[in-house]
Amino acid sequence: MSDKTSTSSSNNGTETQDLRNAGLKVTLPRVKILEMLEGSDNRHLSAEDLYRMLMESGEEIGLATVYRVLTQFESAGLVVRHHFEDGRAVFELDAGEHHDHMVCVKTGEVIEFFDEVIEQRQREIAEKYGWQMTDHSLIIYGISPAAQKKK
Amino acid sequence: MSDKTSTSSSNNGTETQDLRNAGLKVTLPRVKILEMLEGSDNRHLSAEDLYRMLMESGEEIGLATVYRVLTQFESAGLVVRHHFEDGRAVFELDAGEHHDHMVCVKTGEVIEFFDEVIEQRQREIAEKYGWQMTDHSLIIYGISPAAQKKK
DNA sequence: GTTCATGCAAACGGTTTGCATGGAG
DNA sequence: CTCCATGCAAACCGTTTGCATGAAC
Repeated sequence: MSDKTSTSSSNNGTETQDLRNAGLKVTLPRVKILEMLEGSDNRHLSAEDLYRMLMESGEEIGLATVYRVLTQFESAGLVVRHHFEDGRAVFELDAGEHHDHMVCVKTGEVIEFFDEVIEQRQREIAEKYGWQMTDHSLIIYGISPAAQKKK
Repeated sequence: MSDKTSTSSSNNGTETQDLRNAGLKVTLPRVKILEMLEGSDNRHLSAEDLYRMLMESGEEIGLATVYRVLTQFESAGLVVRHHFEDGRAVFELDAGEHHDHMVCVKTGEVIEFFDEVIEQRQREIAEKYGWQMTDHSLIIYGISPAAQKKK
């Protein structure tokens, strides 16, 4: 259909554009990290996860850089940072639409959900107490179907 | 009314009993920390908060002990541990009834609320996905009325 | 007296920062 | 050529742990 050059790498420049749009200089670490975030089947990755993935794919990128880049991505709105109970932070691409999380206490598995009733209630509660809501975080902890089977 | 010896300290043994009930040996650090938790007007205290308060009241208790005692209290169900977004953990006496939190992003102020509609919805969501809910955490971040005025 | 709890300091894990080098524009 | 971004190692901060002493029972 198209005569567009198709490189062996799946990366053909969308990341580059995303970075430009975000007002960030296009550098190798930033492109690679964005690729990993977009390419991974696991939407929720920690800095160490990304670092490991980068090492494995043969990149020479320092852990400190991973943290710095993720922080920049967060400020630029490309990525959202979450703190689950285990202490470490995980990052996910900001797809724009808000959602909450359900985290498996056995496997670490994470799924997303959205419930308008809960969203609405939260707004009402903040208002009722005179608070200006800026954000919220709802995490349901439990045992996923997969983990229940394993037991 | 009673001829019970009244010591100058406000502690007249309820903590001692609470500890015994929880199956914990009655030691000075444990009693003191329980006192602080019960006596403070701020229901949500970090380990460092407690440590500082203890130092100020002239106790010789190590920070490590504060952590150890709080962890024991948590296991004993005397206390609940929460992780807010800033990384550090806060502890509050477990009054038994569940509630969620609203945290001020300016002042760190914390208030509690409970909403049955949200509770119910959460149960339904977990069930819908086949998850066995073990716990959940809902935190609304915002600007408290007090903080709004200050600005 | 025996056991468990404590204090201290050192270890820890995730994250941040200072500094000299290197790459993007 | 000028800056900003990077790598490395050291610093950081909240929390945990090993070990010898001390307190509870």
